[in-house]
Amino acid sequence: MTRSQIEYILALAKLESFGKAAKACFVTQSTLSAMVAKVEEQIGITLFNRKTRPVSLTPQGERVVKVLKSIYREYQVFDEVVNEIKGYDVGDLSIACIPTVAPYLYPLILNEMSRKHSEINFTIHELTTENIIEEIIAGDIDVGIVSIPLEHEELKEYDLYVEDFLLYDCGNTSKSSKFKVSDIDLERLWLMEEGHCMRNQVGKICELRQLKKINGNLTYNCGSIFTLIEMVKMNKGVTLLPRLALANNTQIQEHNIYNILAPVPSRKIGIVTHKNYVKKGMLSDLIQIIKDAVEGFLPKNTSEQAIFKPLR
Amino acid sequence: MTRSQIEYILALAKLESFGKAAKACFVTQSTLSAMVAKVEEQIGITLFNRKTRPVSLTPQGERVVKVLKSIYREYQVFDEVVNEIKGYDVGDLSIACIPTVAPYLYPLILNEMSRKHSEINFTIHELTTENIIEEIIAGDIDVGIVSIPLEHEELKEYDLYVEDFLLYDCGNTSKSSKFKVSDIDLERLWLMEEGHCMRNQVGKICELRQLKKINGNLTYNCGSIFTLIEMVKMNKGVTLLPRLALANNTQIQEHNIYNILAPVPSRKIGIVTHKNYVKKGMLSDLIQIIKDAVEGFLPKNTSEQAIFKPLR
DNA sequence: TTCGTGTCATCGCTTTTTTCGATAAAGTTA
DNA sequence: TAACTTTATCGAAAAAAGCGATGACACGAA
Repeated sequence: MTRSQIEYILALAKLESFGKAAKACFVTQSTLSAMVAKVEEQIGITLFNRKTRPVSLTPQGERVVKVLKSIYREYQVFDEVVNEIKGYDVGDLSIACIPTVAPYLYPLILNEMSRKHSEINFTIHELTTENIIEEIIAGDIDVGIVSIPLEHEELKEYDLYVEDFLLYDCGNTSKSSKFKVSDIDLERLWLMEEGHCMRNQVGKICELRQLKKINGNLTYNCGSIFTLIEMVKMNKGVTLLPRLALANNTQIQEHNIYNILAPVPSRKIGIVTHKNYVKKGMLSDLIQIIKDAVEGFLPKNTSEQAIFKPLR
Repeated sequence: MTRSQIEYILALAKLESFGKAAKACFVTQSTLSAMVAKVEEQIGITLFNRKTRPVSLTPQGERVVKVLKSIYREYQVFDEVVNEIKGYDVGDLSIACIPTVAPYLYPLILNEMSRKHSEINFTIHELTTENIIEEIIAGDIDVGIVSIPLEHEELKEYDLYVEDFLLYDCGNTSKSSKFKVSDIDLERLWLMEEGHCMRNQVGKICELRQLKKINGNLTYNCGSIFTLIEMVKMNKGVTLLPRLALANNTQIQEHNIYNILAPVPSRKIGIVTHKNYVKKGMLSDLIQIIKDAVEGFLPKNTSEQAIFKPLR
């Protein structure tokens, strides 16, 4: 059982096609077919069902592939360690971030990351929490930036910062500048569309009182936070915006931003990786860069305020 | 980097000799030498210092070997899973147990284990906690039965049972049959010799009052619990014996055994394995067999009494 | 049914890798 | 220095991995 054989099997399990897997592994289809067959023969277990279209894993194959993934991961660790010993700072790093954080966080950190690690190929994604979890487990993404805690079995979480929400009300008629969560007019509340954790966060904050209304005919689901802001602006609506959305942002009319009185709603943003992840050096560096980058934009001491767990 | 190359390097790191490592891997010395050299060349890191006698790991080698051990472990998991899928119940299982538990526990479980898993080769050891930890980390022993908690970074613990201590006093002159720990006559107290965790357990129980006395000229260190019992008997001494020592034991004169009033001193016995250990099926089976075996011998509800952490 | 098409398996051959035995080189001990 | 032990190297042989071409098979369209 060689490392390449493991890679062939994992590629086949993922791509569900001998041809595609072969291409991905830079060998011919015949080689990959022969190698997979050879492993199956050696261990005496049929891993793939070739009669289905596309090719599928047998139940036994599922179990074996799971273990092979672990071996593969350890090999990756090995590569990392070798590179680290040799003082290299090379390889790939793919980062995914939820859409309500990405547009405000990425600009703050990407330049510094790419400058500090000029030999690393960074790949940036903007995905929902759900997709980030999937991709991390599949091994396609190294680190995710999401609202924590997720408390997922296969993942490991690292704190980044606590971000408070501000009230963005473009139809405020009262002269008061002090608002409580309970003052929010649910009739004019706008939310991100389903699948975005901020929908759940904001939904939860305003919840409890009358959750049904949120899905009522007055709410429109926005696919991006920019759209959300625009919709609120145009319709004299109201929503909660995370603090970082305010930084360096010309889209938002500042006079429509209101602080919320305690308990200030907030969310905790953190990094998640696979529990066996090991680009430790890179990870701790990334964490530090993010912490430094957001420091000036966030109020102090928000850490112990109400924190909402995303539902998805 | 093949699996065998990893095995060669690990063998060499362990045996510190190309010849011995080659023998252990069932290849010639030239093959092993060439393969190790080849890996070193491929990764561009010198792993071994050949000028020292015996051969030693370079600092970089230490780091690499650590990772290779992880890969090797995962390969072992792979083997396990393959065997499990194929319904085999084969392989080896080496169990180590502390000396104050071994003579009473092993007889209760070994027959059943070997009967249930007739194709497994069991190896039994009697070692101190310290040695068990070392051997588990080295990978030479699969499971250890010790007094827990150890809270060791590399190990994982599983509860087995809580065992209370009884007073064994061969020179009791008072007519009372009710004793408290504080009644123990330190002048006549006998302990296991250094290195046995029961020395620390019993020492701790009687401690605090006058720890110095324990190492005074009236205490003699016994290397086995049988010797300890004999010495106490012969010298009208006193000691604490774990409950299981009483079961099926003709050595102890029962009229010299006294219950101790609450708080009843006790120790928690558990299984420890390497944190990445995976003969899961075998392990859970072993745990169940042990729990069943000792159940009749132990009093109920001792679980939440004073538990003493072994110092070594 | 039959034909085409896409997909995987198989065959013979080449290249690469692993292993061996023998021997050279290096290091250690007496 | 000689004798001995240990590791490195060499050429040959055996094993394994890879390739291209072709065969086998399933599936849908004619």
